[in-house]
Amino acid sequence: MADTTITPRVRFAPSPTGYLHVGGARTALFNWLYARKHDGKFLLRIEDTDKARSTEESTRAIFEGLEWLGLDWDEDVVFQGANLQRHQDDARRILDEGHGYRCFCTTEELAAQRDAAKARHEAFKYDRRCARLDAGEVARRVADGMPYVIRFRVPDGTTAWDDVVHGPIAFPNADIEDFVILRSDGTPIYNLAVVSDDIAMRITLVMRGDDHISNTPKQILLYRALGHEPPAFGHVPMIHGPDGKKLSKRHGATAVADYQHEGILPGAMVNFLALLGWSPGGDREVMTLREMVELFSLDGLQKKAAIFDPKKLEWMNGQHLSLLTAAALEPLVTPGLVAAKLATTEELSRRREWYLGLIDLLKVRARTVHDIVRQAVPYFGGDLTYDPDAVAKQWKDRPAAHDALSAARERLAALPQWEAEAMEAALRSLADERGVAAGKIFQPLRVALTGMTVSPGIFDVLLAMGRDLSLRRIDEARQFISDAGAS
RNA sequence: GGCGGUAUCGUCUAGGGGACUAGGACGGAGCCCUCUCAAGGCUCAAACACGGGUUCGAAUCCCGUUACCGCUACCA
Repeated sequence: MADTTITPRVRFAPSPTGYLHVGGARTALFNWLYARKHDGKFLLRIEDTDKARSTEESTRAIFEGLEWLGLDWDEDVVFQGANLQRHQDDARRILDEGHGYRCFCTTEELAAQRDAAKARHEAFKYDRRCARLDAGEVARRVADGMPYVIRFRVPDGTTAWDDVVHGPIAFPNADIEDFVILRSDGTPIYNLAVVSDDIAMRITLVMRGDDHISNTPKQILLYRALGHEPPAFGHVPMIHGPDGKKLSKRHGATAVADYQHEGILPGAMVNFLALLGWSPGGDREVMTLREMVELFSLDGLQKKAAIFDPKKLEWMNGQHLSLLTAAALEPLVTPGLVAAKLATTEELSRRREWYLGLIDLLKVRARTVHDIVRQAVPYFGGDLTYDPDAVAKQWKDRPAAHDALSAARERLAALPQWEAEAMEAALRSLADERGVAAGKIFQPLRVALTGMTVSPGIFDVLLAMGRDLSLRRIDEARQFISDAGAS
């Protein structure tokens, strides 16, 4: 069956030399969105030609990062290193067809020339001396076993393309040096490997970071030399740190896994990243991956680098947190609870209804999954640590606090039903009788129950905690206050 | 240095010649709600880098300047 429409094929091609960086993740995301939006293919290629720096662990981290973000890829993963033969064949073809030549200059000679040019404040460009060697001399040197690289012979003219994000970009070929395509050890240089693989993978649009703009004319030249029409190119802006420089380790967390461990939701991460360099237009901000696919368009891509703002990420996470149901959050919260030894998975599933209710109660004031775990501590039976500031503020007058707690406990314990309306009536009338604001009762009680000055509404806390634990917490608090007074 | 790219509130952005008194969001300040904190609602402060054109009219188009970023390897 003949298919007359061209299926868009894009790829994400990281080198496995670290972890999945947020910048890489965003590039992957844009490619993925484009592929999903246009019923195309999103391919993954691991650029492991630099064997010294590539690791398997890093490859795994890339897979895991993409999976966590929800970015699935089509077809088998391509490992660039597996295509060595084709890369060499392509280099050979370029050489044979006169688009390249052997260069016998050593790294040291080149470095010396570069330094000299720099000392003269001149731009260094390879002077093509080996391109001028006659055939006999080349043959002699090859026969002598002299090592050589293959350089691409850059033709005269101008190399230009219509970038899908920047519009027309042109480079005078005179500014492009005869770059190396094959090392003296026979392995390919990045630009050759990329072009060879992109041709083989039938990539229709190369969407990558801005930092590749100056590689693009070289790659276009290579496509032509290899007898292929170049694909479309789109260069998305970089992500910068707060200092306006390329985001790097010194800016703090840059691996997507770091954010995963900080309790950031994948949906929030992906949403936040998408908005760094892309906008659906208008005021739309909080979106699911699905919605982004719907809304995605190359037109919405920004040209300007964006600064990574962790504050907004947190806010975004809070938005996604409140979007998710307790049931959806459960698998994310449970490991944290278990790790904190607050409960076992079994216990949680036994009290699932209560547990889900607790998540609903806490998620609204949480910005990360970890916040939920932290806030959940008092609701399980373990020991409570009282926040020193809370103690200082709400139990400052120890006798008064002790007394308020005792009175509150008495009223609460006397309740026939452990039910919000009755608790509120009981505690408010206690405050009335004492001629104090309700807060004078609620606040010390909040510290007794949760150890903190902030929590959900006090009756929600009492309810979630249950009668036994609530009363126990009050007793523990009274004991703590007495002990503090005695010492 | 050379080449390339970019320029709207502190940050992410909307805007595509008249709808701009430049909109939204984060962050900030304040108010409301209220038992605390969030959430939510409301209000405020906050930007078209600069200079020239083009045009009746420019944040929007053109040129220059400046600033910033990237590349400038037998790294990717």
